[in-house]
Amino acid sequence: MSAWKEGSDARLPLYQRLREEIMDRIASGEWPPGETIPTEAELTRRYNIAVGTVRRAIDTLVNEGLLERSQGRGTFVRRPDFDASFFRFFRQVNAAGQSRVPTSRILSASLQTPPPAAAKALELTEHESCICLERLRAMEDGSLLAEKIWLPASRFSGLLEIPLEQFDNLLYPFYEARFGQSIGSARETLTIDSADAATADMLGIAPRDPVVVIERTALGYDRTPLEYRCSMGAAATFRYQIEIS
Amino acid sequence: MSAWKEGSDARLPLYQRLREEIMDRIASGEWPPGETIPTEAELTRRYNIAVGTVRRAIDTLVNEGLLERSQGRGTFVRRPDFDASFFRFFRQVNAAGQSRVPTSRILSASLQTPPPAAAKALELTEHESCICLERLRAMEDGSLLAEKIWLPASRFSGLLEIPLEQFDNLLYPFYEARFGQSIGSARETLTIDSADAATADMLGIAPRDPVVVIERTALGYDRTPLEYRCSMGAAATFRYQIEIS
DNA sequence: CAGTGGTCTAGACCACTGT
DNA sequence: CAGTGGTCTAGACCACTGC
Repeated sequence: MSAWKEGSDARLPLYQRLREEIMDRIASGEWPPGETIPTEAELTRRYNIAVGTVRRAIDTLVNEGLLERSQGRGTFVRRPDFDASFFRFFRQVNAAGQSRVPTSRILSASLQTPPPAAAKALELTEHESCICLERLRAMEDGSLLAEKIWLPASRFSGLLEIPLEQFDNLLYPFYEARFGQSIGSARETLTIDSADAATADMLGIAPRDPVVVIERTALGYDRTPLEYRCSMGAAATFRYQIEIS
Repeated sequence: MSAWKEGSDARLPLYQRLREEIMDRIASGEWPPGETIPTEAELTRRYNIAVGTVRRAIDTLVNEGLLERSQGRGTFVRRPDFDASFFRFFRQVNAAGQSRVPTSRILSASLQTPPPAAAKALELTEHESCICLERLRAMEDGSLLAEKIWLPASRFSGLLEIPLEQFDNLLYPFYEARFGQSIGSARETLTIDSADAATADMLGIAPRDPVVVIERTALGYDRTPLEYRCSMGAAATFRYQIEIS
């Protein structure tokens, strides 16, 4: 009768087991981002548990940002938004106060042996190759962000055949549409460095000026690393805020 | 029969109204940080609502970090922990991997007319005076943090009579014990600047070296601003990490 | 109007904590 | 052991969405 998967540990509370189930379904792509998951009533029937328990499981996932409820419409698999990202804090706001997607231009795309940092982030051996993109983004206020992006070649085969002009401004929807690779979460690390000559030239600042270095590892819903990127911007235009409680 | 306060809007869901009630009690100091709030059963009786509703109200506050549950012991008013604080990301870890409280020394304490930034953060007019502390903190690795701290004089009267050596290493417990001012939350803003001569001298770096500037406004449980501080540290030893989802 | 999530109740039983 | 929070059920009614 039970629809539970194998791995489900019967000692765990029901709502946690259901939470795992839902996460597995999302990770496997069975319930893709942007779509609804089954209704509460349906889950109640399928797993033969009470509504309250189903609600509890969904509550936790909504809290974690994996799901989104909409009364009368259903419960949706959420796409992560990168509003919390450091990128937001290089002024990406125009005079009207609207946040706009920065324009970006891919400078190059090539097949490479992964450099150590990328190999580690993407969990690649030295024998597995990766794709490296170089990109320049222009913010609203004219400040620039110089990026290098590494992707595991095995999951993005065919990317090098796409002309550089056909890359979308936003890469994550592009990954999803073209390669079926959905980004579910990411980890960013921020450090301060001083610009070398090449970077300074790209960013339009003086050599040795301080730059903010953002390293990001982006993961799929199943926690597989799908992208590693390293972005640099002038430190002068940087401002970041957190709440503590 | 009802124990509801005046402001309670009867159109709101019960669990939200109870949530407000609990927040008010904490803000007023009736239920102080570190202590338990009444049991679920007691709240059930007092407000004449079902346990599930009480649990729901407490759930949201636990999620927001205001309360902390401990099975068999009770539900406690949480003190904010500053694990997310930018300060933590100057290496404050010793060889054993343990995080230690940095030593600190108060350099001066004086009564001032608040400078504009402090006046704004503390919501003071130019006619209200504030106390200014200057402090130097030493991190585990030997790097330094130069701080200026502003407090509204009205809430910290008598502070200037305390000898500088008697200030505790951690100021927030000190505020609580000596002045009954509990910090409930804080907001920090990080920017990058270059060190002027005086700051460079204090931090032991070269003038014009990049520094990380952390501005913090700390609030009471009732959201009243209680402290504004501005701290500077060498950018080279700074490293910050966030998760996005 | 049917179907969805949102609120609320009432009560059972379990698991942990302190005495 | 009594008292606390933790899990789970079963079902009522409301409010919103889309057809």
